[in-house]
Amino acid sequence: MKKNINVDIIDVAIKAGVSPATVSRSFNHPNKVLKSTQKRIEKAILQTGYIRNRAAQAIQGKRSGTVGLIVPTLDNAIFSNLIQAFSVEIRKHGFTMLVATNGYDLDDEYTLLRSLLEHRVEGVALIGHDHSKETYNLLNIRNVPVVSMWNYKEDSLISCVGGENKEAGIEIAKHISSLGHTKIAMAFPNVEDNDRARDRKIGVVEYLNSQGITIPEYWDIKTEYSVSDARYCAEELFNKYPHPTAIIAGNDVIARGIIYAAQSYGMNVPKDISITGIGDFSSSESSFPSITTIRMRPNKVGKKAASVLIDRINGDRESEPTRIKVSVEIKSRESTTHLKN
Amino acid sequence: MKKNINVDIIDVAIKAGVSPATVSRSFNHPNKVLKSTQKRIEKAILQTGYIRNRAAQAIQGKRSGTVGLIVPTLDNAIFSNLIQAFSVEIRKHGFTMLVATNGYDLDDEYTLLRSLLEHRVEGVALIGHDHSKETYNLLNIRNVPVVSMWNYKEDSLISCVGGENKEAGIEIAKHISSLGHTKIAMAFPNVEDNDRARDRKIGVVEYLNSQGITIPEYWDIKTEYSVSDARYCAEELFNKYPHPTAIIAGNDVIARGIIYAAQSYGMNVPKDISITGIGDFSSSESSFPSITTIRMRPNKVGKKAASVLIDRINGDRESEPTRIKVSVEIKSRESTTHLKN
DNA sequence: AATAGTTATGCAAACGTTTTCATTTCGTAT
DNA sequence: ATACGAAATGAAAACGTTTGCATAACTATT
Repeated sequence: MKKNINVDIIDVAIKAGVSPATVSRSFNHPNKVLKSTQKRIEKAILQTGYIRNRAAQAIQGKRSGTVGLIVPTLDNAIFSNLIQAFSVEIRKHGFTMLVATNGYDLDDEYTLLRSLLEHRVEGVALIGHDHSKETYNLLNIRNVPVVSMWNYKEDSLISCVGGENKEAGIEIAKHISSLGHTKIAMAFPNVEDNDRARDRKIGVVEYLNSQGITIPEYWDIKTEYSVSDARYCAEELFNKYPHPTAIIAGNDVIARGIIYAAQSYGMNVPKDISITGIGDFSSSESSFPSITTIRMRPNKVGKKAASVLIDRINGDRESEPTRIKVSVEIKSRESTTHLKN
Repeated sequence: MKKNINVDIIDVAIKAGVSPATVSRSFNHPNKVLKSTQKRIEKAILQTGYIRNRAAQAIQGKRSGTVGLIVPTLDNAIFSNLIQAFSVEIRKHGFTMLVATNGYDLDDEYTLLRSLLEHRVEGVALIGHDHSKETYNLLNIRNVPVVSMWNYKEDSLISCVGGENKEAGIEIAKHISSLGHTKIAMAFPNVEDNDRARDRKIGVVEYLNSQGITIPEYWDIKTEYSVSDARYCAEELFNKYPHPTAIIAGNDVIARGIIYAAQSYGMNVPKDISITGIGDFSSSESSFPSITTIRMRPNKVGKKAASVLIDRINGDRESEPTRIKVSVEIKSRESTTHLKN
């Protein structure tokens, strides 16, 4: 009796003694069908093992019940909280999530977007604001409900929800500066294709400059986004150049790498050197020493972004982009302390 | 000119001066249509901005071009490498991935599976072997191509790809034992609903027993899956009970928490105490001290699982489950050393 | 009891493809 | 030149729903 694969709405209708239209209505407009009829239909569904066919529903041009998510990579702690929160919220509204990863390749992102649209997703979520012209164009032409997650941008082309990375940079610089540090190094990943890192770095530099602090070239570390490379790069600095009293890292992963470098170099963090991250991963709080960082509230961002997207799907798609700024907050922990004199 | 939303295959056909059937064939059986005709069709697609409708394709009952993935949670480093590898591989074969998270709730998993089937996914990937009766039943009745990722099980009901967790437990116990340790503690998460942790623990205990080593109750730590709780639990142990010379943790996250506890307690790892993990997260290698652990090869598992699933989708679904054991390997690093006498 | 207004249901025409079968076109061997 | 098989294309019938319109069954009003 393996052959219930092909039961359709008609079989259910017959079993329940109603027309297919009524069965359909009992799914999509339950209030339009008599309670007693619904009961009979439900019973028939159970008996036949019917599973409705969303493809046949989607073909009507209305609802597909899916939204798409394009993300650079999944195996990155930065995005996982965000995605999880987004996923949970989107599901509460009955959507299923189509996920695609583009490995930071913007051309690939465009291809993926097309692929998602082939599946007639009702909306799309992206990360950040660096997208290709073709991507923006396609979104615009087809008038796709869309939201960009992660960072706020006041003049974004599409709706967005996120913290302001420049603000994050300013806040962390303010913190370090207020602790009396002036000999400050930075460690950031490549900022070319990465507007998040870029804005953070700008915030740090601008604030420090406003305080009369400049960062020499040899204290401006460029590192990969990985604990190991950050560790390596920091060791290079410790070996070759004068030591700063504080290092501002572009994110918590890099900060952790630098802390390991300092520790294996025999320094005490924070007594000998203060080190900060940005982003607040779950592990940053309980590590030793715990990392002073900026919380970007990924859960809040993911959840809010889901709401914005769903509003766009259900409501007016023509209006101005919705832009929601989620405030950042400093988390002062063990990895920083006052400059000793 | 925002209205190319409704261009369909017929519009393209007209533009290209062929029948819709030919356009369809140029997508699905390109070898059955003349090169020159294909060119004209491609041109027409570009001109009209056509994006094919997979829902309409899926309704034929053949291909939907999607596979489903149900995972306990996305914001967990354990799964992210695996999922990423799976995602990349699945995409190479032209599939898009529908992802759903069940938060370790097996009833919810069943609901999600139904939802994925509504979308007519061609196959499904799950994590581990703990699934509800209803889930297994539904998979069986509808004859859904399915693969379980993460851990190998020789008598699994469905195809699976993964390492053997018991073997992992044995290997790590062997390593610690070979270093001369006999005063050994364990720290595992709750093993009730978690077959991975359960098997690892069994492996550890059995091997140690075979060496004449038993672990007293107060050295059998039960901890949450989090750095912070592991740290807390380890500190409890250090405070209240005699100190072991080695601690075997159920995974790298817990190991890290214990290392922090030892460090903040003033102990040197590994001189005063050896600590091991299982699972090898990317951060375990570059942390300080780096963690001795067992590699479960998530990338290999994810990739292999994708292949197995695709084979099942394309091939015979009736045959015995495919079961692939991915070997585990010990990664001896800084967090363990010989027992000093 | 007759009428108007509601509400629940059924009928049948979409929705945008794919695919079988039939037809046309082409190349090649006679 | 003719006939034959192969290759390319077209016509039309599915695929499983949803929904506008029509109808039937109630309720409430007089």
